[in-house]
Amino acid sequence: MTSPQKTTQLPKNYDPKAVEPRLYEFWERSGFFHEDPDPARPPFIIPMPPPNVTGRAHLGHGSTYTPQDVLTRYHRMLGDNADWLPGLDHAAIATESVLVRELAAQGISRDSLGRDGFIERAWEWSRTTGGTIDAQFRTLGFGPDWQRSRFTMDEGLSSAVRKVFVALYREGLIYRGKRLINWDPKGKTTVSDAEIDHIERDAHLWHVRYPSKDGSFAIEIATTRPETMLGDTAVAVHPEDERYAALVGKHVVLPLIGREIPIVADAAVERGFGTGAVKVTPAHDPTDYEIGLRHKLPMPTILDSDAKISGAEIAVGPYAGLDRYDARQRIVDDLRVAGLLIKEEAYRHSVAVSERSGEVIEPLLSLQWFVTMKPLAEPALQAYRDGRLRFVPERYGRTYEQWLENIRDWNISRQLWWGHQLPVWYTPDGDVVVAETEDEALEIARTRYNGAPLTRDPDTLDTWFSSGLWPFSILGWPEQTPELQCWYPSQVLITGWEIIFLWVARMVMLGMHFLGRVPFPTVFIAPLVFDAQGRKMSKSLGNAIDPMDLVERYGADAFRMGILRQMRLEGQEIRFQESRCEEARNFNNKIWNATRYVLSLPEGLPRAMTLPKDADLTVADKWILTRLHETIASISERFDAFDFGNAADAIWRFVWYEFCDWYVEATKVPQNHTTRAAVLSFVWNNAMRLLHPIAPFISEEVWLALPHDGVTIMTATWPDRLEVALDREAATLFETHMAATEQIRRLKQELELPLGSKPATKLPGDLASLAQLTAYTEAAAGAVITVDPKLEGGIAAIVVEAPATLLLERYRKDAIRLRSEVQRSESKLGNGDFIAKAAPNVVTKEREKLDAYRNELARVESALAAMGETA
RNA sequence: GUGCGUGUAGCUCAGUGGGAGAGCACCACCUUGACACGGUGGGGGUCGUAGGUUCAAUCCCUACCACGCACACCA
Repeated sequence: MTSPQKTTQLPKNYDPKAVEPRLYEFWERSGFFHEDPDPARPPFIIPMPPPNVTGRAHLGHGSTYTPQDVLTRYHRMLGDNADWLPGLDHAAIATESVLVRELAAQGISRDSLGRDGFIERAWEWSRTTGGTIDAQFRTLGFGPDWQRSRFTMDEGLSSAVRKVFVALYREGLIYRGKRLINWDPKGKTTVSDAEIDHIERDAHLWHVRYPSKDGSFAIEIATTRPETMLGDTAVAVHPEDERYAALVGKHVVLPLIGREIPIVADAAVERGFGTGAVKVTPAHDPTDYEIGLRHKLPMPTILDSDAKISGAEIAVGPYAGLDRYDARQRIVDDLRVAGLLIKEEAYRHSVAVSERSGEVIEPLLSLQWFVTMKPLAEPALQAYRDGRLRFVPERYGRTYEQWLENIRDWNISRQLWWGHQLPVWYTPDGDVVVAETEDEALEIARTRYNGAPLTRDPDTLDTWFSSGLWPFSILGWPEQTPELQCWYPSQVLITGWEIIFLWVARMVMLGMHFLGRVPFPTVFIAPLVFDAQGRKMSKSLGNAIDPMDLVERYGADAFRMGILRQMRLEGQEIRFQESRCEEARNFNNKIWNATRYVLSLPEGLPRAMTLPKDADLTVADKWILTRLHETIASISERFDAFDFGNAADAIWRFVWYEFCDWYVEATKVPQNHTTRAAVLSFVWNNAMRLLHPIAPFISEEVWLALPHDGVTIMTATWPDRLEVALDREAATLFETHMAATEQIRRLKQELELPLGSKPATKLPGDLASLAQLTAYTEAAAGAVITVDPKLEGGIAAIVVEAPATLLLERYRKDAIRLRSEVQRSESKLGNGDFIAKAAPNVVTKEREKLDAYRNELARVESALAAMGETA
């Protein structure tokens, strides 16, 4: 143990850089983060949302991962079988697009490398950059069980992916079909509905005339996408629209192309919008696709994978090969020349954009793989409705419910190379073979298709397919491992609301389908982090803050504390203020210096952490112990309720405003010397344990320097409030004295009384002796202060004897304030309805308040009268 | 369009059916046995607007305004 002599030499300022890396290394080397399944203890498992393998820490990790670390540390101290299971996600699209860009910078194209070469590069890249975020997490003090870290592309998880795919296929829940999908022309791949943003953009609405062949009539349509008219196969109007009723069933000629198309009636058309008539391009618009299905219309595709006009399926005139936007301009021009463009108006509407690439999504009819979602969604909905799955805050549950109720089939095939290749093979005749391994596929081909040669489907699976298995695949499923038996389901999942659909809902559906139980009973949705103006942090805006910079400036503890104190239970966002980290650094410095004080007591600290007998404790001792008791209860409750902001505030208040500002000061007066060493070290040791989940480093450093049991605070027991005596009566007495002291100090400064440190000699009974126990017994020279401790709520009446001129103004102000309070209170108590209808204790309290005000007013008025003032 | 959230001190945000709060910023004072990354005190708000319920509303209800978010097939 560190001796007081040595610790007095501690530097005045706490330096996290000298502490944090050393302690983290100690913890990891000692295996404190590691845990094995133990059925004898309650499990507390959090599956970490796997960050992208090539990702870097950002502030969002602060709000979503710090709580996971906090809860894991808290539950470990509670003695639970606590483990935080980390890992990395291969992040198919994100990784592949970044790698393609990097390669391009070196003059290498994806295709020139070939599939195997590209994948080899991707692996190499993952291995070299994949450690970055893990190292950053260590810097932040995050302590997951690194030995159990998994990667979505590692062999175990990949085989789980294949198993799930094959199982769902054989159950008929995975199918291949030609459907309208979302095509990202930049990323050259499909994306799922959940990966699309709708963004408002300025555009145009063009009115175009579609004439009949014989010129006897024409119909005018409105469109934002004239280029898709090349693929029109109908014009639709509302069935009850009288303007067009006579035209339904007739044909018009597609301008510029000359193809005849029918006019159909469909309820999807809004009569009030545009002209009430709409062109129908089934292969390139979701609504039109539905109309096309209902009317059995042809569905020619006119755009290729580059979003260029293609005449492969139908004649597209001179526009073949043009980019979609060039074609739009050309067609508008040509329509104008042909006299068929009636009107062009400015129009603002929302456009579907790929979340990842920002490219405008092109709806395309394409042969892809899908998961039938309805049968999977039903149990996931049921689990939410009957309470087996709950969200904190609750409102996110309704979001989840709404999405599952309207769920559509999930397009899972991607035209990427980096990912899990579909376990699907085709025979030359187009027969489909689905198998977990190539050997199995060949075996099927041999027995069922006469040994036909097989070609593997080149597509890979949506990243979220493998992450959807995360809560059980990381535990070794499908093997019945001890981990799976003890740790599934886990206890809580913590993430941001932006991936409730992409990830959370899918984990619930797949977990329930394959293991029969929800993967976690509780989902805590942490707030997202924005800048102080509420804008999203981004590189392009230049407002992004790198958490590593904050750690560099303030330390990891300060970063964690700074961000947690900005979290509110119902909040959906944090407007991040760096000043909060600075405050937290100051807080740590406060802790450091309080520790220097404790360690430098001349009498030294007791070797063991024991308290003096109750009878020997002073009022100040009883007060701080009572507050410790209450703070333990408060922090525990708040951690249990995911209320990290208030938990952090509670320890903050206790440490700074109660322990440092009042108790430490109280220990400086001689009357407190006999018990102070024991109480200071006991309370400070407990405070460090309460702080540890939030600020792991400084709490460990201080705890190790104090009397303690064990080798690390990480496995110390969570403070038990029942071991700390609660004496509310003594505490309230001390708090009354605190309030009185504050009033005395206020008077001293307001009245500009000369400073004096003479003890107040005329304090009545209890308070006189109590005042001896604090360092704040300062009475101003020449002033006599009396305090009435009997008043409710710590309100103390104070009479100061001082030069009359100084007092006069003060008393006048007091009299004004008190008269208004008395008046307010009297009118309230004079109201018969108030007496009759208000709760009795409220009335009693009001009477007591009135008495107190009257007494104080009487005192002030008699003082004024004595000075010759009349009321 | 539908749903959700938010509007309280200059800033960021707590909070409560019965006397408006914190931190930062600001002002003044203070080196007092740990801490100036400190201590003490102070100024500052018609609790978005308008109604309603209630003995009593910043808090509950309704409408409106402003901002944010999610969902949605108005081309």
